[in-house]
Amino acid sequence: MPRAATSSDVFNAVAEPCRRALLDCLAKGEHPVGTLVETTRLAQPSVSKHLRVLKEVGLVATRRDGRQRFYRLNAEAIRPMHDWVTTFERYFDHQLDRVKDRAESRQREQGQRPPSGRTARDTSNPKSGRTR
Amino acid sequence: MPRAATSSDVFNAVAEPCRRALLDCLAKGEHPVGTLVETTRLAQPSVSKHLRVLKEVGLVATRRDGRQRFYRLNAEAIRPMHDWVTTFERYFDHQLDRVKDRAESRQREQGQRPPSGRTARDTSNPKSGRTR
DNA sequence: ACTATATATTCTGATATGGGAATATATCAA
DNA sequence: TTGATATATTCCCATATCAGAATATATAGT
Repeated sequence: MPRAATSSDVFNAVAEPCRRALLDCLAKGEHPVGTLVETTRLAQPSVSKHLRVLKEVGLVATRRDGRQRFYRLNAEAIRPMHDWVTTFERYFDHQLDRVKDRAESRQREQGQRPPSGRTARDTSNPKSGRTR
Repeated sequence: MPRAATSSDVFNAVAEPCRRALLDCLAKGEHPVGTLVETTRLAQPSVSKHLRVLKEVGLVATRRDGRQRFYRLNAEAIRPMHDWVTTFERYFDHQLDRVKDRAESRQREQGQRPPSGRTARDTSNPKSGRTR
């Protein structure tokens, strides 16, 4: 028995790069298929097929308008994967601080970057580099 | 061209439930293959093969001791996936607070769970891994 | 050297996958 | 209706994937 069907498991659905690309596009907002075809530069049938998979696992939802079909992200469906992945955060280097920072800065709703005075702090110590 | 080889892409390597199970085991510490076979109840060759994939994508590392081979998690390799997934956090319901909480509580380094006051919230994922 | 243990590799077969091409469906416009 | 546009579906094929069985390799103990 091969791995869980790509069309029933979020991990699998997302394992395909094209589908991640599609989700990335949709993260920016709702889009009709045509737009997605353009931005991803994939063949239209390909896009439709990938979107179908994404829809089957609940990662996207659709709305119809005339002959266009708008797709939008349903982020909730990513949560199982998110939960699993974050389980490992504790093993990342210095990840704790960064996770917190990320959350906070986002909560600050796009804060203004502090003046030039920016000494060390933690903007990646020149040494570590590791920030990626 | 099918999706990126399972043995070269973290997303793919992790798309397989058995491999997630193995990673879950290894998150608890280093283990020889035998132990993993027991806990996962998978056939030994299967385990070896899955471990190989995990090793190829850098998710695990090994150490040899006598005839045993110990595997350990290399969480850093999950980071690409982690980064991608967390990109979507902003679209989760009320996720912002929870992300921050998670980070903070962890920073408290396994603190004592706060008093009963703790409503709902972290009930998050009794199910997390184990999609298997 | 011989045997047992721990793990890895190879082979096979059933099944899934994704791309491309062709075609189908739905909707709008004239 | 007819035609054009937007999207979905079907078919075929090359390839990848996984499980299972058999076998290989390495190491330890005697």
